Amino acid sequence: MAQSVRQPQPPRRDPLTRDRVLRAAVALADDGGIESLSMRKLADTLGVVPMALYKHVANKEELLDGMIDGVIAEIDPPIRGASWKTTVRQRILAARQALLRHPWASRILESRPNPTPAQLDYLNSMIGLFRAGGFSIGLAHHVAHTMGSRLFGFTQALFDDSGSVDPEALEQMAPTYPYLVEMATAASHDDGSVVGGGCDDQYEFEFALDLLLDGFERLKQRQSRK
Amino acid sequence: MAQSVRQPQPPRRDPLTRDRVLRAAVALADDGGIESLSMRKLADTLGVVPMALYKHVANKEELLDGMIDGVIAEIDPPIRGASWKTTVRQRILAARQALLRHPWASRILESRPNPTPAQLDYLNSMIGLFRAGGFSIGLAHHVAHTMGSRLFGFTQALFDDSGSVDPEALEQMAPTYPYLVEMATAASHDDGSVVGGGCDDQYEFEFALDLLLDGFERLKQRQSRK
DNA sequence: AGGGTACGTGTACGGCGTACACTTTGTCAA
DNA sequence: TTGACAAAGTGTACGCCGTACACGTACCCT
Repeated sequence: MAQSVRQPQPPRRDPLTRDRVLRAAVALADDGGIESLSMRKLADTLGVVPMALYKHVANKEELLDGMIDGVIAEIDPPIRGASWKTTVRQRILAARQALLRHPWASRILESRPNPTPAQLDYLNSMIGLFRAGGFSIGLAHHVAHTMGSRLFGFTQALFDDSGSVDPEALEQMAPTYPYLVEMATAASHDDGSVVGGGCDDQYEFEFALDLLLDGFERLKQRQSRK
Repeated sequence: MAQSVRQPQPPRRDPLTRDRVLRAAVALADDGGIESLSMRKLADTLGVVPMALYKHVANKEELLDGMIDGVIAEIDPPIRGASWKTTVRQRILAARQALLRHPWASRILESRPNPTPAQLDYLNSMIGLFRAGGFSIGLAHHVAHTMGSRLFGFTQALFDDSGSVDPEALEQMAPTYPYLVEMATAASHDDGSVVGGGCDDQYEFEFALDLLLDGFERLKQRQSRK
């Protein structure tokens, strides 16, 4: 009798796996923001006691690394048979899409002390694209640095919230930040009628991307010429 | 008698001020990293009980904003009478120096949800430089975005630790990350003899900066021509 | 039958940010 | 001189966090 009872019992919910844990963590961070991701809440959503997680990830740091790797895995692989420029362009835009889907990801990414294999893979393949496109090692190196550097440091937030600029607030700011206000109003007028709207981030990103890619191309030509 | 005793008593250490708090916080973060900055430790170093801090800053968030503003205040003001390109170049390099002095700053900066007045000032004056240099509003806008965008997202860490690359480890990585290894070894050979050393970050940064500035200049010329 | 292994649990600890009520100190008017 | 008031610092306490460690429980293989 005891033998006939095989599966029934308490349905014994399917066991945790590292993958289930990572997925749940990403989902939790996606809605609610990264600061609402704690081991305890994560365990809750998985219907499990906090310490159970530690059978699948070493600690929270490793959890974060795993989440990042998941995001990187979402980046489409390079297309084949196109020019270096097209391929790099597509790759970068794909990476951007992945990071936009998980707004917490870039911040975590930048706070991680050492890169995971997935990150190394991505960078390696990116450099491979340039090498295959005819860039010298040295130039590929410069180019990689250029793509990784941000000149301002603190700018993004300003453009992020451009979706809703209160014209009244703008007027109040005008004496103190004339250029910012000028820019904000100009951007609003550009894209149609509504004062909200702000500027098109995707367009701006591609603008920057193309400016750099063109710069790279010029450098490459100079390189082969000499 | 009781009257004659004015200052002596317990020397009554000079009182906390918002400024002293911020300074101590920056110092604590500078050596020890940002993660070792807690309200409690900060209070300790000031010889005070944790809650005393809250008489001078509203909460930890505001403390961080205040620290950031301190860093921004360290950025040299724009030089006068030079071309837009020279001025912008100097300003950006000055900002970089300030951020390098406080390695925690860029991460905090990027995690802050809304910009402080000091940040707005900085950005406003930067855009002013472009406007004064003859850039149209629209172009200044594009340029600002370009300077604020980072194409890779996750690259910096790779170059940071380039100070000490173990050649043996490099050899081991070669099959998996051929391009990275190729680049690392090439960079090491470049700058003299030692395999350590890695690449010159300052040089790479200026390379990227100049590439962009040249790109901006070309855009500006095209703008005036049409 | 029994022992090993993988998985989940329970309890506990030290650290964190900070609310709230308090004492202490310095200032100034009466 | 006094006494009221504000500003500065204190003490206690709460709820959150990550996670060490010892323990149960379910399954597999001999």
